[in-house]
Formats: sequence, C-alpha cells, structure tokens
Amino acid sequence: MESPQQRRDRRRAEKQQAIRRAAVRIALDQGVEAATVEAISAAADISPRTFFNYFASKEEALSPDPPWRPEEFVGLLTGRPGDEPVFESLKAVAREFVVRIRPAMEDLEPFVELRRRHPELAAKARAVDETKVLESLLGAVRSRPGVTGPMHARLLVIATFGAAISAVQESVLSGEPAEELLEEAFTLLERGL
Amino acid sequence: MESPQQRRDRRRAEKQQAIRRAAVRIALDQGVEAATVEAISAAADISPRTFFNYFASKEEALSPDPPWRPEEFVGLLTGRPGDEPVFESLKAVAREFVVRIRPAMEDLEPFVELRRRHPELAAKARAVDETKVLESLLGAVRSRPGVTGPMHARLLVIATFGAAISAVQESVLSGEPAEELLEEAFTLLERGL
DNA sequence: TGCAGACCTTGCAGTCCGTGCAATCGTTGC
DNA sequence: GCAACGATTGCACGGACTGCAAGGTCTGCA
Repeated sequence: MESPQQRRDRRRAEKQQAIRRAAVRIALDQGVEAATVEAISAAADISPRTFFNYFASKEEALSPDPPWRPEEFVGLLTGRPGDEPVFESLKAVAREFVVRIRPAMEDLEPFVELRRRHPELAAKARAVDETKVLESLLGAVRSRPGVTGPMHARLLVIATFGAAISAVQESVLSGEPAEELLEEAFTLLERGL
Repeated sequence: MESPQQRRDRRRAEKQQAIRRAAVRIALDQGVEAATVEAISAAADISPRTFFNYFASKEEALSPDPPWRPEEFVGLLTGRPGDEPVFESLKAVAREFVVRIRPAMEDLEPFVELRRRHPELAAKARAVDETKVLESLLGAVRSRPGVTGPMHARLLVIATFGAAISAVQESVLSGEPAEELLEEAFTLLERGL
C-alpha cells in the first residue's frame, strides 16, 4: 500500500510536472515573454502565489528536472576506491551522469528546443550548479595520487565533465547513443587531442 | 587633441567604473542583498534611473568588464590560416584569451572575492556568453580538416576553452603566470590525460 | 461521525528589478 | 546666442518573488 506521505509526494510531483508542461507549452507557442507567471498559473489552473510553492523561480519551471543533486554527484567520486586511477574514477562518474539522464532523454526534447531559441533561460540555475559541481570535484581530485599538479587536476575534471555534457548534447542532435559517444570521447582524451 | 566624442566616451567609461566600484564596495562590505540599485545609485551619486543607462542589469555592475566580445573571439579562430592544424589554431585563440585578460588581472581581485562568496552572481551573463562562444567555436571547428568527428570537435573546443579558463583561475589563486599554466595544459592535452 | 493536527492553497501587501516616455539640463558647433 | 545632440532624471508601469495570515482539505484517531 501507498502511505499518505508517498501519496502526497506523488501528487505533488505530478502537479509540478503539469505546471512545467503548461509553462513550456506557452513559451514554445507564444514565446518566452508571453510565459509570465500569471499566464502559466492560469494555464495550470492555480494561483500565481501557488506557482512559487512548486518552483523557486520561473526559470526552474522552464528547465528540466535535474536528475542529480550536486552533493550526490560528488559523493559518487569520493565513494570510489582510493587506489583507483583518478581518470578511471572520473570516467565512472561521467558514465553514471549519462546513465541518469538517459531515461529523461525523450522528455528533454521540448526543453532542448526551448533552450535553442532562448539560451539565456537555463543560464542562471545551471551555471550555479555547474560551478558548484566542478569545484567540488576539483577538491576531491586534487588529493588523489597520480595527479601531477593543479592544472592536471583542473583539466581532468573539466575534460571528463565536458565529455559527459558533450556526449549528451551530441546524442540529442544525432540520435547516437550517448554511452558510445562518451567512450569515444574518453579514448580521444587518453590518446591526446 | 581629444575630440568631443572621445571626451564623452572617456567620461562615460570613468563614470561606469565609478559606479561599478561603488557597487562592489557595498556588496563586499554589507553583503549582496544590501547592494540594491537604489543603494548603489545613492553611493555613486546618481539617480536609480541613470544606473540603467550604464548597466543593463545589476549583475553587470557586479561583474568585471569582459575583455572581449563573443563575436571577435570567434573571428580570431576563423581568421587563422585554413591549412593550420585545428589544435594549433585553438591554442592561438586560447593564448589570446589569456593575454587579453592579463591587464585586468589586478582589478579582478575584488570580483573574484565577490564571486567566491556569491557564486550565483556572474552566472547569468557569463553562461549566456559562454554557451554562445562555445557554439560558435564549435561551428567553426567542425568544418576544419583533421577533425575526425563531432565528438572530436566538441572535445577540442571544450578542452582548449577549459584550459584557458583554468589557467586564469589557477593563476589568480597561485600567482603563477597564466601563460605558463596554459602551455602546461596544452602539453597535457596533447599527450593525453 | 466528529474532531485535532498536518498540509495546501490563496489573497494581500510589499520589495525590488527593469523599461518606455517625456521633460530638463548641459555641452558642442556654428 | 542659438540649434542640435547627448546625458540625467522623474514618473508610471509591468513583472518576479516573499512573508504572513486566513481559510480549505485531507488523514488518523477516538
């Protein structure tokens, strides 16, 4: 049986998705400037005040649900065996990143289109998360054996993270599986550009 | 002699810098939430309306003047000889990036501190520019000979761009010259991580 | 059935960012 | 001294977002 708490959580998630769909629909049909909180709320049949019970900002409603929180992402790295080569650990994290995103891949389409038209949309929320993740990963990588210096650490992080993002983006464009693209990227990074 | 137009431009630039300093000072002394447009304007002795004649957004006043515009940045790449190996072209662009930032390096300090405390600040403006630059570079790189596929192009761009950013960041932290750090990064990328 | 507590929704009032418009003021060139 | 141009400002407005308090709805329990 479903507990009342689970029930509440589920309904909340459903409602959030409904609001999000309404928001994206308006933004795609009539342009972002038409997607005011008021308009979105009306379309989702809630009051404007309630909108902010579901999203901290308008942009959040126009962005896909992130499949991971920054903290757990870093936990993935620190949870790896300490004697594993750094690059292998990072590869594992990047693979997990891609795997997590995959189920949402199809629902991602409208958001990709929306972001294509309005690059400034995701900018804020994403940039904050990204820098947070990158810095945390960097902190974890520095202390690993086999890292020859600060620049080595930075490149390792930015390259694997970049490879993961690139694989997902390219996969959305070309339809090729992101996992294969990611492995291709790893090979390039290992052999040198 | 200075033409009246030059004079106007210079005074405008000076005033903009003055406003910016006032903004950063308030944000560092009293926290960002205290740095309202009204407070900044009062400190800079202008009306709030005038503030927006100098900056398109409050965040812009709390961010350093970008030393390059996205377009010219891409022009640097397309202006390179077509038979030059891609990686060499990208390296040249990255070097130019670092060189351009260097003169502003000292003035950068308060902004670095400010961003350390409030990562969300630069997020918006920067992320927009960044994705714009990355996509343009990507478009220019794809068509170059020697690029073995879409993932190769993506990695080339993100790695060299990431190397440039990393070099600047690390230079601010450690004091080592960004140019040397950049070359170190190139070597790592060429040899493989 | 009815009541108490938890959670949800909403309206209201208020702050802040950002913009278009039009009046005013100062500077420049003639 | 006057006409043209740019800079500064006030005013009025739209839109995002928040805290608070009043109601409404659901759930468990007697």
